[in-house]
Amino acid sequence: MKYTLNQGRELSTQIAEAIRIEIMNGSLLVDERLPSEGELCDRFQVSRSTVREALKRLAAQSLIRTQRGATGGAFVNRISFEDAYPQQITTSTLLLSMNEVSFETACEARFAVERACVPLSAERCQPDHMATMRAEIHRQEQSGLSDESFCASDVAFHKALIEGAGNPVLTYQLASAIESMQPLMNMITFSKRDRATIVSLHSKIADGIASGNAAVADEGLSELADYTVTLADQVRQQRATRAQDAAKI
Amino acid sequence: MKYTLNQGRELSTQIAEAIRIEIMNGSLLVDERLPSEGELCDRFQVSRSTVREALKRLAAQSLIRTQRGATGGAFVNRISFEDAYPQQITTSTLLLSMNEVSFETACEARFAVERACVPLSAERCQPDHMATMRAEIHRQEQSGLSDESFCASDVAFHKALIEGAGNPVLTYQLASAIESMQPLMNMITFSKRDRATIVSLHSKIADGIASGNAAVADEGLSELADYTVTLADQVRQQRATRAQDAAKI
DNA sequence: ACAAAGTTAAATGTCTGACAATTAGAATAT
DNA sequence: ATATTCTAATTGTCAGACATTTAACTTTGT
Repeated sequence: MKYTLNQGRELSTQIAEAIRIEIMNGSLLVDERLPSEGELCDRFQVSRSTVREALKRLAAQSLIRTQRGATGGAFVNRISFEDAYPQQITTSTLLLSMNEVSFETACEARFAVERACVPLSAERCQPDHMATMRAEIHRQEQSGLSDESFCASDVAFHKALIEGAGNPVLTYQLASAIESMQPLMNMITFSKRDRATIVSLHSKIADGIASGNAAVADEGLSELADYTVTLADQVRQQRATRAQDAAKI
Repeated sequence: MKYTLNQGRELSTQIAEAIRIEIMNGSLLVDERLPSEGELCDRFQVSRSTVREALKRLAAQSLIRTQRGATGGAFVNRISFEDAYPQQITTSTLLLSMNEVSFETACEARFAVERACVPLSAERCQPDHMATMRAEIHRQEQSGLSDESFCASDVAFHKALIEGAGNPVLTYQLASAIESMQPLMNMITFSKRDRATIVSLHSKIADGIASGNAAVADEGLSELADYTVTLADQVRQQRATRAQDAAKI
């Protein structure tokens, strides 16, 4: 195989891309060893630093892993959800915090997908997930809970709900969506009344799932979606008012 | 700020992680310039190669971009969907092709989310997306179409459907799911009857969306989901039979 | 013969120093 | 004023060295 690199982009980018394609199209199989850094230098006619920068790019995407020692080298990595999660969360969080996506848009997507999980959860939900949901609801009823702990418990509740669907792809996509929204949710101050409303909706959802009644759970989740948007709206209005006041002074 | 790096993991990994955290927690803002490579060497007490490998890791995740020249450097990148798409597709494709996820699981997740899009599409779908769906249906009716072209048109149809929901997050997640399934879909040989069934379901979906009747569209999509699983099953059985035959000889 | 210890070789990880290429801005010439 | 040239800062690339890790091989002791 011969390789000709352009002059435009960085060499390490082009080399990483060439190797990525070999992995994608099956020229390099899972756990197969890539040529050593020295061999890659010869193949692409570049220095070792350049090759290494290319390999680090691939490692950052979990496409390869490296191992030191005599039989070491770079190996095609069997990418797992454990590898993919953190990256997905990083990406989602930044898409949200850098205002590429509005909270409303994220909310709509998140609850649309979560509602899609409900029928599956109602059908399959295991006792341990059900127990987690009940336990988190119980926590949320405690009065001494800080807003942040309340939010964390909220996340735990919804994670258990979607895990009940028993589909790792849905869990992977939704869990990252929910986690990436947490920083924004943490800015909400929950009144006693807010919490009561949320807890009652959580109960409604849990009851629906437990009894295999997807329609009830869906209704609860739908109401919760609306309520979340309302709360977020309040925060935004408060902030706008505060900004105006500050401008006056 | 002082930095103490452990001995366990690679230095470039730790440096990349430290900078990633600074970006995530807001210490480094969008478009802000990172210290130059030389300054990072001083700060972390490592060589330039190590700093560069760390920066390449971050660049591979679109967290930073670099610019050469007098006022150049590494800048915090405002991550966009255009940046995130390809990475998501790479990850999804490999999760699927490396058997970390079964086709059934991927299918279930994909159609669950797609069905979640239907009510939104029925409400908001714009004429251009509608036109795309109609055009792709028309293409799929042509008899001379290769299986691969038929699949490509299928992808285009569904992409238009989900874009009709007008939610970029849903588009981002679903489009990557659909594209990552394409290699497997391409292995299916569609009979004339298969195509007719699919086209009629596509029409049903399009009609439902066009008339704002989400229930009809959802029914069509649901039937399509079942049919897709059936076809995939057939392929798997054929392959199993062929493997048995090969073993006999 | 077998097991423990030491040796070796291959590979990645890190460091140093140099030069090339690019780019904005300052200095200069017209 | 405008165009050109120069300069300095910064990233991109290269070459070579040494450090570290690891598995396999070799030696040695029993």
